[in-house]
Amino acid sequence: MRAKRPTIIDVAKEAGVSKSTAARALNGAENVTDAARQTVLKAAETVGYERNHLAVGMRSGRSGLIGLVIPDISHPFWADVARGAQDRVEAYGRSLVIFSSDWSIDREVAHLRSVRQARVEGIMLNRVADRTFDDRLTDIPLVMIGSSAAMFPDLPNVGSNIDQGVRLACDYLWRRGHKSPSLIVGPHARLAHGRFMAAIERFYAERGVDSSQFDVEEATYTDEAGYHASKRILSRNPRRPLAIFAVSDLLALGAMMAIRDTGLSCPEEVSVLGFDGIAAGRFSVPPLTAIQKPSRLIGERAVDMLIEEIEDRPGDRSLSLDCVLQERGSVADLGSKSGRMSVVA
Amino acid sequence: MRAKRPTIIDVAKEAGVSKSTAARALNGAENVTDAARQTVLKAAETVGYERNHLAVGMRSGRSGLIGLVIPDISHPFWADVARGAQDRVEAYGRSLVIFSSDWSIDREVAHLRSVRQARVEGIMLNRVADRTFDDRLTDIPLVMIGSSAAMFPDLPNVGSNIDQGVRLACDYLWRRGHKSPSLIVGPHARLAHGRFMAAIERFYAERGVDSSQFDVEEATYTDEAGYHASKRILSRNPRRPLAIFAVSDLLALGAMMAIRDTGLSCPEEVSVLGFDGIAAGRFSVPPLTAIQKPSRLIGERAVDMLIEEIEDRPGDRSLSLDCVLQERGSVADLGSKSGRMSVVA
DNA sequence: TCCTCTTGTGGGAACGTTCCCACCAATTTC
DNA sequence: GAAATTGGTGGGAACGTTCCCACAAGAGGA
Repeated sequence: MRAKRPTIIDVAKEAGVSKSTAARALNGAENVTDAARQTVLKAAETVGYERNHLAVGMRSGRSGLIGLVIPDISHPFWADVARGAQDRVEAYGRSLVIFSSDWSIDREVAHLRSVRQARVEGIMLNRVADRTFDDRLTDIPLVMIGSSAAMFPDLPNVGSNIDQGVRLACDYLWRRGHKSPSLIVGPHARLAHGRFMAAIERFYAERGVDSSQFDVEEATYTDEAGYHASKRILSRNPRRPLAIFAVSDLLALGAMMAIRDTGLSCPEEVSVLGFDGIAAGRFSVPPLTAIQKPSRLIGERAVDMLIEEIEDRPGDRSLSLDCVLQERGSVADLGSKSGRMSVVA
Repeated sequence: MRAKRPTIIDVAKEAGVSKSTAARALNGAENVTDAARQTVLKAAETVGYERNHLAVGMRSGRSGLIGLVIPDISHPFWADVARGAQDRVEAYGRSLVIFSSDWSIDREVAHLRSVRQARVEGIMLNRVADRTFDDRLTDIPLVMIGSSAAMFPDLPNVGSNIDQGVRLACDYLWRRGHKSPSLIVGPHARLAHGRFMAAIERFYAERGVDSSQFDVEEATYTDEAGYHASKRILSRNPRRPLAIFAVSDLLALGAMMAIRDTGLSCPEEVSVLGFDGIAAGRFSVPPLTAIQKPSRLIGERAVDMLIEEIEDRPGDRSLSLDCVLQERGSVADLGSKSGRMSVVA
């Protein structure tokens, strides 16, 4: 069961050539006769040779490993990012080593150490620690990913275009007659928060609306937090119809539960708009209208950019990928003749 | 940016000892004086030493890498499994290399080759290809995971206890008065299918009911497929109240959409029971009652078992982890005095 | 005919670690 | 007091590959 596995020397022996020739044949190098190449390939087949990537990595410096450090692989958004990354990494003939930091700075630091010790060729990283930055990171090709990516403009980064997404959201609400939505935002401490608020402020300022008067609730990114935040919004805000814009789909789904529990109807009395585009939004009643982040694409393009870094090729060093409106049924159109709402299913 | 990284020899030089002593100190071996150890540790710190895992793996045969080959990392169930695996792998000081085969046999085979070339210490595998089996697999420690795992009794395996889960489901339905539910099952070709059907048959046989008369629809594991399967069930089955038992939550959620579209009410007229326990089930109306598979635990225990295999320690070679009933609101209790249903929220 | 150039081949060094063995000095044992 | 044992140390080989250089044989030009 634990037999020694054949090496390139075994192949060479079997083929009756030197290990150099065997290596050349196996690597598809130029200067080998076709005859020799065939013999070697045949021999490799017979002995069941499989290239030892550890040895390759050690000698050539190319380990074939790419590191991905994210908060949580089981979170729908990050799972999608990972999937996109995995597909591209495979296309480049590399393998993906994944780490979940669970939003813990300590684990992130530990993972970063592990990933470096594994001699990965490059790292894709979503930082939990917003502020601090270890200089030692930059001696390995690195791409920052996610919404906080653009906060490191000196580092290559790829993330969703929060500004464009927020604009899309606000514009959609605006056109449907929701001119001053209540907001459920993420923890103030997180990097994305500032960007959201700035984008919102800008949108309404352009229309002469002072968004600082808006009703805002802060909540962690869970549906429970969204539920309670919405309860508070609903109770202190008797105006109907009302619109709630949540910066995460889980928050939005929590809001929908709160609306139902309060005996209100969505979207007739309270509209809800989410931001993420996770699959669960399809199953609520009504299905959740949301701004969809290009999660899988983020993973794919991050790998492309990282490979460019690894191979020292010039390329875009900063990429903001556009969000898309996923129109389902949770936002009412107040513009249409009142009574029956025009709600896209 | 791409400076040569310090080796153990640099550390030894800095500390004024031989590389052997440096290695012993860094590995926490016995026979080193405390003074020497301190000096070496200090020196490692100064030069910024990070152990090269490629070299370690090559010399010692322990690469520190564990392979995980699953159908899709972005699927909620598998993402949970991966998360559990990741946590345990980390506890053992290893790293996780993840591959998504996307339910393609070709990609699975390719991944298996990659994972072997990476010289992983062991592999956790959920097979897409149900029948064929390459003998060469067994020369590396291997643990089969998922519901098909128990189909390879000669191989170490860990998965959810389908029999117990189905029994839990059928018993719950039975006690609530649903004696002959309609079924939405997965593709016949998949391994799990046979186990589901056998478990269902056994449960009802024990109660003198011939389950072969049940209304059964086959569908791929998507909500669309569940939707259409349910439409067919509802149209050919006018009996109300009716119960639909789906072998996957996505199928069940699709069923709930079909019920709503047909103008029926859930659970009053049609009850729905799912099988998975994914997060999206919380957001449907009513929230989905489902049998929850121990997804994360499967990942964790698979790693434990794999490490036992790697270290050649005896241990359980087959593990069926119990499912749990997640009672929410999609199954009516026909036993309670008719009219108002007693539905647990 | 000799020299150069090309093409294919082979051998050795190197990558950074661990493992094995030899060594030295200090201590213990007879 | 000599021999045996112990604890700490150092040096070299080995892991499997790639890279570099040397070399042989043949082709081509002078």
